[in-house]
Amino acid sequence: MRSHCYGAAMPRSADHTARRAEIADAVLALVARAGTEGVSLRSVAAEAGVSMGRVQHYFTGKDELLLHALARSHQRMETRIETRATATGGTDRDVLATILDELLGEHPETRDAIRIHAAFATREVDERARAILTDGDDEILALAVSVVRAAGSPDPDTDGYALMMLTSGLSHDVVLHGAPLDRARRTLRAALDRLAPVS
Amino acid sequence: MRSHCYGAAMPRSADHTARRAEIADAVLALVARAGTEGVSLRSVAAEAGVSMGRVQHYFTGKDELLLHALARSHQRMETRIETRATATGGTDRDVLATILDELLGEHPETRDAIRIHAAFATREVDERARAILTDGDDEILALAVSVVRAAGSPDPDTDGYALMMLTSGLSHDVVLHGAPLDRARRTLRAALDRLAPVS
DNA sequence: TTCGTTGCAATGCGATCGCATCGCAACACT
DNA sequence: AGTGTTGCGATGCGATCGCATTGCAACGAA
Repeated sequence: MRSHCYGAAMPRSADHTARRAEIADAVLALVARAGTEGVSLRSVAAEAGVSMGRVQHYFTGKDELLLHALARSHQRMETRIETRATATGGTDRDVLATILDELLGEHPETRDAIRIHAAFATREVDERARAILTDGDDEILALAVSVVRAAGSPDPDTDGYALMMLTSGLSHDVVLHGAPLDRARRTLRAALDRLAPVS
Repeated sequence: MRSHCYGAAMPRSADHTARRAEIADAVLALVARAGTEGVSLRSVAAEAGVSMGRVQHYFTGKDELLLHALARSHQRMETRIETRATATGGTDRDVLATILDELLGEHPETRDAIRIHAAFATREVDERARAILTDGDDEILALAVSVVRAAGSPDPDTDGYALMMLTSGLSHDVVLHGAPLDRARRTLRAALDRLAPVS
């Protein structure tokens, strides 16, 4: 290639990715606060402190806006989990314990992510949204299964799945019903100790 | 009392409760299909096959409409659980097993109820809605705790709570993510066998 | 400088929203 | 029969929705 543009004029450019991120964050703030119903092009623009024209410029429509925001939320949560998991290190069991604990919703951003997750889950079935929502679950499930298997579980698939589902139920209770976090954490720890006792 | 109305004319009367029920059912059908976002006075009227004026006549506003529908859904679910539980009878453990199994969402109406439940849970915090959503949970929790205590659990509160939360997580996975019901049922049964083995 | 493209604010449009209002038929009373 | 109340269909209003259109300032290439 001679150049990245052939004889065309290249006018001023903004950081496309950063702008989209700012707007998406505004969407997430709104969704975390009052579900997806409170999201409109205008409310998003107001929340982000920008004009509605800008929102329209960076997203083709409301659907893409919501989908991008969901993907962003999910990705950030995965990153946060990954970071905490690798930071603490330790055995697979320790890593699993860290991940599940993170999923309980202690961190405010995780709480928001869970709320956002739940809000999207109750919407009309969208293939792409579904894919985003369940992305990464397989890896955690596989880890849980391998941990309980290593701990000598007679039915690792079932027990690993149970750990995940228990965590899911607990996080919903904490985030959506305001259940006490310490009880959830105690409950999760007890289950983990039972299904995969420290050797 | 001479009469139930003093000198006032009593015009034609409709079955107030039944009409409200019909309309509320239309709301529930809509919510189960596409979340609370698809609910409008007009869409409800269309779903119920009645005029919008009628909807307005029986409900003072959208909020009351949604709240009544939620209460109705919740109450029907409680009734269904109660019925199945008393029908099967047996020990407390059997009753608990029946209740939790019912909560997994095999019955279509239960699936809808779970979807409706989830849809409302992600909305703005409303004191009354919150109260309706969590109504009855205490009884089931108390039952679960008593069952695991009778089974000799060292920490009945935690274990009973864990059973409920596991059930909650499983039902969400089944209803909202389309997870296989039989796996969920197997998982729940395994947990129950572990925490409260058949004597 | 000129020109062409992009970034984005502003505005308008048709649809839909929740809700208020009005009007009238149906019926229970006197 | 007359009368008043209720059930409820019909219609209109202002607000808000997603989206399309327009206009222009800013800036890079020629």
